[in-house]
Parts: sequence; structure tokens; C-alpha cells
Amino acid sequence: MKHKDFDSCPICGNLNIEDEEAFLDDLKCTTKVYPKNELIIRQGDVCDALYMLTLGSVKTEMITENGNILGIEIIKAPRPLAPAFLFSDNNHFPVDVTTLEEVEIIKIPKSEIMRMMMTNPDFMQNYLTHNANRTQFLTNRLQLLSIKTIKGKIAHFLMEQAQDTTKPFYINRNQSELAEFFGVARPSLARSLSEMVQEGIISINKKEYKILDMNKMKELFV
Amino acid sequence: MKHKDFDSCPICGNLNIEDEEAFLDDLKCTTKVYPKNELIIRQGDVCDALYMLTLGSVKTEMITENGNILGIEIIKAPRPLAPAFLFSDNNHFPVDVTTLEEVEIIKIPKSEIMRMMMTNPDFMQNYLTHNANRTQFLTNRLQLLSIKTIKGKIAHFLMEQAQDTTKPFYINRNQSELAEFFGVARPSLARSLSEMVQEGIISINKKEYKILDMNKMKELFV
DNA sequence: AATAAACTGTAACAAATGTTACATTTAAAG
DNA sequence: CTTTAAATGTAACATTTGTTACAGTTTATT
Repeated sequence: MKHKDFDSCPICGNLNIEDEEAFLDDLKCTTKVYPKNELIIRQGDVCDALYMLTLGSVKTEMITENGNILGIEIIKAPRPLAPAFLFSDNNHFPVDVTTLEEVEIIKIPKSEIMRMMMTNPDFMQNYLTHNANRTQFLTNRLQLLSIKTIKGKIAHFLMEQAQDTTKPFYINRNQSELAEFFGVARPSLARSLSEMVQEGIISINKKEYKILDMNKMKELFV
Repeated sequence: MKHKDFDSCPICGNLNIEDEEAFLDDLKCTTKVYPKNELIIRQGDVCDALYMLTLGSVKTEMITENGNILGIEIIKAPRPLAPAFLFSDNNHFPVDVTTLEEVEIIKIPKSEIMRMMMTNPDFMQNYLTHNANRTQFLTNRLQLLSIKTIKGKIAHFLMEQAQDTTKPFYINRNQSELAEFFGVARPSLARSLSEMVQEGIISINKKEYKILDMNKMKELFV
């Protein structure tokens, strides 16, 4: 048994071939196919197994991969559905999950996941890294969202993006995307940006940004 | 070697005594004592080991345990300092950490943590659970913060707190604490609350809340 | 029971952001 | 190069929230 997209799975990706074969044959799990537009996981459902989406795509209200919030997130195979919640004390799904097409889901019991981790260091490393990345992402979003003013968010974001804060750098998102990322209205963002330019804090040329006044920049984090 | 507060550590707490002894004796780690008011970890530092705070307390700018944001978080021993970041791809500390008093920190290499996990199922379970709880907490905060209006935040929060939405329930935080939790000003919260009462959506009696109109409640999540 | 402290309600006003609308500029498609 | 669509700049106004201040209420302390 060899799965088509096994390699691109964030958790099972880097395992070597031997392991992959043994891994899947060995795994006590149930595979299930769901039709299109079916609600497969309800908010509040107990999460006692890892749901690995292996074929198709589902949608869920969540924080999306590219950082937008409370939008509909579309998850495409292969990806685990909520790997972090499997081990939390309050192990309930935080959201509904609905299929967008016919999907295949492998349901792996928690005990099996733990066994795999104990026996396969790469698997454990991948699992931990995947969750760690998610945590870091969430922390970052939370820091950004907890800044009250739009100018503050801009300042935080730009300082994070600029490797060298003395040189110009590129942001490859347009204003609409940035506004959505910040959770603010597009014209409001534009106003704040142009004010920051007028105040001599930054300069903008298309998608090239430059920080001109670091002190004023830092004052914006109130 | 037996550590005083070993049992109250979220990760090493539930291990049985045998394990505890073997565990600590066996562990290839370095213990270090830092004086008061020293910056021991800088934002951006590479995080290649688990920093376990075993004695004393430190402060860090972060999301606090009780949910307040971008405030100064005070961490008291025993607790790991940033267990999630150890395994993330971009393994850098997101914040500065400064000692508040003389502290003792055990620095455990990543490889040792992995070895412990492989050999000690309880340890692995604890580590995973601790990180999972953190993730769930962050997701929850993010959902709350991403609601734009104060009334929306209130609605979200109350619906989460009420086990049975048809019966009255208690919130044991006062208005100031709630306002801080929501990241809004106290008088603004009071205004929104009293408007929701006037509109017949909820009733409030001291710290007893009741949801009166579920439909109007749900309309607030715009 | 008296006093002080903390908490709550509320009002007037300031500030920030959202909304709508439209002109202008830039990028993409033909 | 022309035409069209997308992105940006900006203005007027509405709405929400913050700020400050203070009075009324409740709770804790003595």
C-alpha cells in the first residue's frame, strides 16, 4: 500500500520508504469515505483520534493558513484535521467540519499515534514540529491582533517583515489582503498608511516599503 | 536528587517516583543560576533546548495564563519557558525573558527531550498535553479577539460560559477583569452590557447572567 | 453600625475606525 | 496600443469605542 500524496503530508512526509510501508500496514486505523457536503465533525465532538484527510477537501470555520480569521478555511488532503486537540485536556473539536467533495479520512486512534511516536523518531519529530509551527503562528497572530490601533499593527508587521530595518524590503500582499490580514477595512488601512508616509515614518513605492523613522515607529505600539 | 516542586510541574508532574529519580539522574542537562534582573533570553535567540524554570520567577511579554494580552506575564517555577518553540521550524524565542529574582534554570537539549519521550510514555503524554492545551487556549483567544464589536465578544463569551443557555449562570470576573480580558475599556464594556440588557438580550444580576434572546444573541457575531 | 474601598452606571466629549462613493492610477488582457 | 479590470487614494459622514469624570452602590474593614 502506497499513498499518492504521502510525501506532501506535513507529518508523514519525511519518513523513509521502509518506514512508510511498515507504518501504514501496521497501523490500526479505519478508513472512511464521506460524500460531498456532509457535516463530518461537529463543534464539541470528542476528539479521541487523529483524523487524517487523505483525499479531497473540507471546509471549516477557523484561522486560515494565510492568517485570515474566522473565515472559512479550506483544507486539502493530505493534512491532519486538528492534531493539537487530540492531546488537550478538553479534547473537543472547536469547529464544524464539512466536506466539499467526496473525501477519504483515515481515523487513527490516539493510542496508535502514541505508539508510532514511541517507535518512530521521525514521526514524532514531524508531529511535534507541525504542532509547534501552528502554535508559533497562533502566537504571532494573537500579538498582531492584540495591538489596538491600525498604525500599531502596521508598525508591528513591517518590523517583523524587514530583515534589515535600514533597507527597503518587499511585501507581496496588496492593500486589500493586508487589510484582511489585519482585520480592518481597506480604506482605513489606506488612510493609516498614507498618514504614516506623511509623518515621515515610512516610505512606500508600490510594494516596496522602507522604515524611515525607527523611533516614531516604536511609539506606535501603545 | 529530588526536586521540591517536581509534582506541580505541568510536564513532569504525573510521573511516578521511580521514573522521577531515574529521569533526573539520567538526564544530560545543565543547571544554571542567574541573578536578579538579568535578561536571560532575548527575542530572536535560537531555541534548541528546553528551558525549565525550577526555582524563582521570570517575566516576559506574552499572552498571560489568564488570557490578558501583550501584558507582562510572570512565570513562576516550575514551568517550561517555551516548550512549543523548541520543535518549530523557526525555532526562535518570540520574546525577551528577564529574571525577577534569583532563578534556577535547567537547560535540557532537544535530543534529550526526544529521548525521554521515546522511553517514557507518561512524559510524552504530558508534553503533548501541555502544548495542546496551550494551542487550544490560543485558538480560543484568537476567536474572541477576532470578533470586532464589544457586543459580539460578550455574546461569544457568554455562550461559551453557559453550559445550559436556558438557565442562569455565574461569571466570576468583575467588569474590570472582563474588560481587560476582551481588550476593551471598562466603561465601554459597561455601556455594551447595559445596552444588551435594555434590548432584552440578556439579564444581569450581580455576577449572575442569563441569556434571554438567543436569536438576537447570534446576530451579534457579524 | 460607621467608614473606607472597590465596583458599577452613566454622561459628555474625543478619537479611531468603518462605510460608501468615486476619481485616479496601475496592471492585465486582447 | 487599446481596452478592461484591478488596485489605490481620498473625501464625507456614520458608527463604535475610548477617555475622563463623577455619582450611586455594593462589599469589606474596623
